[in-house]
Amino acid sequence: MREVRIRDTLSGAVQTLDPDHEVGIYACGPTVYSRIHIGNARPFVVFSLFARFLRSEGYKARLVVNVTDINDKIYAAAARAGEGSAKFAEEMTAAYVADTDRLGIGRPDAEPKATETVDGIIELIAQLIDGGHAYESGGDVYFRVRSFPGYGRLSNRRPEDMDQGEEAGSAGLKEERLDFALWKSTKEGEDTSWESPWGPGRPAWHIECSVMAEQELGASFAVHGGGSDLVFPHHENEIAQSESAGRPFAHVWMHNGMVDAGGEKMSKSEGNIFQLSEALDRYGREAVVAYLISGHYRQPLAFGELPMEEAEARVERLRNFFRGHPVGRVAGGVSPEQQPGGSGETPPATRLEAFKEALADDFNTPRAMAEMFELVGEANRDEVPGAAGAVAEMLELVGLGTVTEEKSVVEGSASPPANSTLIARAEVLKAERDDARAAKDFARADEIRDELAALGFEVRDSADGPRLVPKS
RNA sequence: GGCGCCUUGGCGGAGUGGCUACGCAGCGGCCUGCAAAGCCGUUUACACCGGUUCGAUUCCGGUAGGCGCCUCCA
Repeated sequence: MREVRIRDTLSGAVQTLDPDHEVGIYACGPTVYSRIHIGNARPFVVFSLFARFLRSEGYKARLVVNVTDINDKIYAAAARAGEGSAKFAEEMTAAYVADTDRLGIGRPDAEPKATETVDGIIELIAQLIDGGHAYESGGDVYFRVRSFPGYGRLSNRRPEDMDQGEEAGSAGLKEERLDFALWKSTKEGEDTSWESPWGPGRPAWHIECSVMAEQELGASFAVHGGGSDLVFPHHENEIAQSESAGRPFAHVWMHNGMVDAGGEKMSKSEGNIFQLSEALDRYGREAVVAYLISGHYRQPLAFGELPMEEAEARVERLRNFFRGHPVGRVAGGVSPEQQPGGSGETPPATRLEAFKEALADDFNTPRAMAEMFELVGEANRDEVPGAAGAVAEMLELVGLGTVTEEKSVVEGSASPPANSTLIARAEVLKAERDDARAAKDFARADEIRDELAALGFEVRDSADGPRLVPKS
């Protein structure tokens, strides 16, 4: 178990995770009013892989990614779609789960929903009112920002400089402009509503996360994550709500940078989005994951055709490496003779160590990947015992374990029978080509190569003889 | 206007007070029947101006440009 350090937004310093306690991670998930885009996928991938890394180091990690399924925009989008908002939110939640499932990096340990947390939300709001931190006004409830002295610490702002904006219908109801809603009374056209001590209504934004985090991880947990655009007001408000109620909140705040398109942040409201499902269709899951870990999580990441093609090319280089250096696989992992290291200072052990150390150092995935490619290069030059096993272990850690496997020729790889039929046909052609080459009939051999290409195969004549490889 | 971040070779993207990041692309070469894969090589890379230092891309100050948040947003 190595020391894992994370840059903390709140203190600005690098914080070391406590190895003696469970590392609870709460990462803000999507508000389900539309399909998620590549940018939304970044925190999902980053925090999933971070939790995976912690477990591999022997930490007890628990990852919670919520789904916010009560929101003004959901009402609006449902109305546009001509659907009830509850049904609409359910459909979008299912789409979100399906889209992120396709990333192939597993699910979070818990995925609480706002709609299933309303009781706890009402309880917290009541407690805040009792403590003088919140007040009811016209059926709404607002948080009294002036009552919380620590307000502004996370985003490093003074309350005077801030503005929560005028939420719809809140005109004249707030004591101060920077107060924010905890509970909103049911408005015209809203088709979901919950009973509360303040009348029928529904939770406002922010409060659900305070409650879900505590319900899943306890009153004090290790890491709170999310996109950097949530620092203010969302996370600032979460802190205010929880801590005002005497409930200690997160120790470390970990924020990922934005994915930008054409130099601008990718955002649903900007309309410059590229859906995750579309990216997966077009480039494949491995390229999408490889792309998302290609930059440090805190930095902005440029999205576009070129970065995605480069990610594809990196994956292909790795796949070629495994074509020449098969990993002996046994159930559940890498076979013993392929185990890296063991005897200390071997190149694979050193690279694997550097790879993990990079991840332990503020989850520096690009530095880690550089170590991986160093090892790949070394092993491509000369035989390096254990290299394939070490690279396989690295890939597994970043959710790219499948790169060690040959890919399917058939589109989508969802059809194993079609795939094997195709392979059988290709093998016949390959044998014909071998004969032609033996007879020095290169014209015929090249002709067959074209036929194989049409089937989706590339022929590579190596020292070990010709070999069929699915075209990239 | 306030707060914060960024500016690295053709592109993406790490990092460091003095040592090749890495990947992609192009070009040249090796290998190959031809290819592919792989390997080798590839012309002052660190926005600009000062300062600190034996030495700065790397620390400090300033200039220019870009981005994010300050309203919903991963």
